[in-house]
Amino acid sequence: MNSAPKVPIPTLERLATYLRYLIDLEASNVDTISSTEVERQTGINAAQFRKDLSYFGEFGKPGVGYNVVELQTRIARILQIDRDQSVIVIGAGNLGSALVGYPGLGEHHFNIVGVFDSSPHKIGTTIFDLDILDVRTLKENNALLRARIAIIAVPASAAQAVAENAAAAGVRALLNFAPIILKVSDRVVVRNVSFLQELAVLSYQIVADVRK
Amino acid sequence: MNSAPKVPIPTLERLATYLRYLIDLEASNVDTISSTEVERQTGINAAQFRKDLSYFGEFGKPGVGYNVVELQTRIARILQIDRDQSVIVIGAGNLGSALVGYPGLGEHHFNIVGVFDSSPHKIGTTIFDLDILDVRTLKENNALLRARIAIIAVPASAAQAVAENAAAAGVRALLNFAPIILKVSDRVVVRNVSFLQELAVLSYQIVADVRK
DNA sequence: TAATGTTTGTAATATTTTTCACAAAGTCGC
DNA sequence: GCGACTTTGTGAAAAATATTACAAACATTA
Repeated sequence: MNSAPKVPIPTLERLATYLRYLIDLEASNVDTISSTEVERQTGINAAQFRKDLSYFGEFGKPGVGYNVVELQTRIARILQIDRDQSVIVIGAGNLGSALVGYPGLGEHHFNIVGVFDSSPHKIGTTIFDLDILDVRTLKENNALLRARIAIIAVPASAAQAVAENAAAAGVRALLNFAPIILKVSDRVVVRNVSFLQELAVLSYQIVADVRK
Repeated sequence: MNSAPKVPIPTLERLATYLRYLIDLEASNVDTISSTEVERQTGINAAQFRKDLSYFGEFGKPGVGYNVVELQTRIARILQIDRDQSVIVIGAGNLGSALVGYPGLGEHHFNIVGVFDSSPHKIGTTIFDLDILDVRTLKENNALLRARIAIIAVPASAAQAVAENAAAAGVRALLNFAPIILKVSDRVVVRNVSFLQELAVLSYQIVADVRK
């Protein structure tokens, strides 16, 4: 019943990459780009680029290429980051705080509207102009904040409970930094970021080597 | 010319997940686990689990399952995280600092041995007991530190140069947090972590929905 | 406007990754 | 020790993803 013909996750990931790249191109006053040139500059296969876009319609002009600004606008719309999105951060430790202060988020319309923690020492204090709220009041607060995306930056031991509370508070998407597999309802989407996992893969690759 | 029969990256990523999970199991005094039970608890397909392991040999006992401690030990060895690894962090901003203080790293034998920055205000100060060193001295310092893994937590505009310096300083693996595609020699492996990309994918998925 | 060159969008093919399915190995109760 | 279970390891099949290859669209030059 969905009109979109199911887009591969890797395609979505690359779209975000294209968007960043197009923003750079615009800043360099490039107004047209071909898929071949994209490949040359990013290493992403030209046909891959074209196919990724083809899931969403036609964007280029044969013999010419793609208009940088137009493509940028359209990709932003596809990813819904042409408009402001409210995001809450749960966990105001080192990592949570760093994310609240990460300037890239706001630039891409991800507005952090609330920060939550469980520690009495932190609740009531401020980081980057945001009051740290009691995580136990997540539901009440999010009834007002209406964030649909939550970033989970709490210890692994607390993450599952936090995820459930977030879901109950109307959150539809979780970016999880806790090293644990979250079990959530089908209505909630999750993406995990694990530094340890990344380092472990690198650690293996250094030794295994023989790339490409 | 490599003895290992080329292991898929997704397999390596999951190995790190298994390892974390096995550590939890050990803490819960579970000493044997079957692939079916792994699937039940993690959602990762049982055959996937078995096949992932099969790239590295035989680990289980038919009719019984896998010994938790033994499997843990062997996965740690495969990923080279049964021994200490020196890691340097380049960029001592919010994110870099948070990573230096991230307790999980040390627990998994990733020892941060050096932190670098370019800002005169930061150089010479300390975070989490580590002196912040001048990034211009990366090569000299890493001749002593001998880190083969570097975490890049600098702005996008500085990342490419930092990556090249790191490579010249003997670094073999980069965990890149800057939103840019790094161009590096074949001898260096790179993994990228992009919060914006993750959020953008979630942002799309909330709307596109119709999961699974 | 005709000939030449470029680039797109996509069907077909190739490759990679996941899942299925089952023989072989081991356990357990009696 | 034998029959009934359980579980592994892995070929084979399926599904997902990436790449190739090319007709059609458009530009450019003369």
